[in-house]
Amino acid sequence: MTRQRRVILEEIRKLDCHPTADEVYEAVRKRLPRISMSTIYRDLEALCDWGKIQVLEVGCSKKHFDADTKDHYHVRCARCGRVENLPVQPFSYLERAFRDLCDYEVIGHRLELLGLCPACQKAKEYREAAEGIIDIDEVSGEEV
Amino acid sequence: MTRQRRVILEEIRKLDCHPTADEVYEAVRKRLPRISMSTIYRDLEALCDWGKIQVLEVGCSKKHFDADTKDHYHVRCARCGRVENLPVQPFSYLERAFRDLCDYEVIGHRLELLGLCPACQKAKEYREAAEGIIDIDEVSGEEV
DNA sequence: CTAGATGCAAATTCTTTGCGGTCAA
DNA sequence: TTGACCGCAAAGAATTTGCATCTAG
Repeated sequence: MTRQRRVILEEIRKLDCHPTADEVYEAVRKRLPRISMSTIYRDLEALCDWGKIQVLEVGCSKKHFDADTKDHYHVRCARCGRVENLPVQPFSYLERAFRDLCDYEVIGHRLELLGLCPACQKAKEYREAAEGIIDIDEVSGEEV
Repeated sequence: MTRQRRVILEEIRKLDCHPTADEVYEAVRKRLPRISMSTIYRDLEALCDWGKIQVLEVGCSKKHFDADTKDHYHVRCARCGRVENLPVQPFSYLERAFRDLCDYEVIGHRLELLGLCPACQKAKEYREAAEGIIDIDEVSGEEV
């Protein structure tokens, strides 16, 4: 456990928002200004191997990292990409239910809710209100 | 609907295995040898926009494409990455269940089973048998 | 002292974009 | 005829790798 790995782990725990590799980089860089992106990636992988963190492959673009290694579900905001935990135990019956419905040997499952976080709900309400009086193209700058 | 789009759609339907962009490319190239990767990507996007196909963001690396646009679940092989359909209607109660458990406005969910496809189950059995007589490193050339 | 970790730069992989030429309505 | 589409090449974004150097044990 080197200095950079310790700092990386601490920052992921502190951020608690399921950061991506570059969000970790930005946070760690404040404490270790000379750290490089490759160290971030290599250490994130090492921390995964040691079971200190886990990777979330939400959506398909960037990987998110989670200091909570217990099995749990997530909600993802469809607009800003924010990821948060859902406070329930995973439903193991889902795996049992599918065991007889396919010829795969089922070894796990992943459930992800998709939604709008509170901030983006507000933004949406604002946009809908604005569309009533302004031309839509004027305000629909953001993508979903 | 141009020639290349028609061929792309036909090949995705024919493949029926949730191909990735480059698998589509390889298949289409047999019929349209001069087609380019950018056309593949652009036409895949257009076909999505028109609701002719849908994208699956399984795991986190490549996108897979599916000619079946009805909402449905998938199993993914943890070893070879193969993706197949699961023959059930999505469980809408999952979204209702989580509505009160988080402050997100829930707009959808994604459930993905993880397992070993029949071919990889066989490979695994073979490997386990082999490990009894050969040094593990000799046979564990494949990655999960 | 030495194996393993780091920083830097360059390479990979997947996907997107700019642009001049082409095709179908 | 003309706007949408195509192929090619180059650009981007995320991640990985090669290598010389450094550092913790």
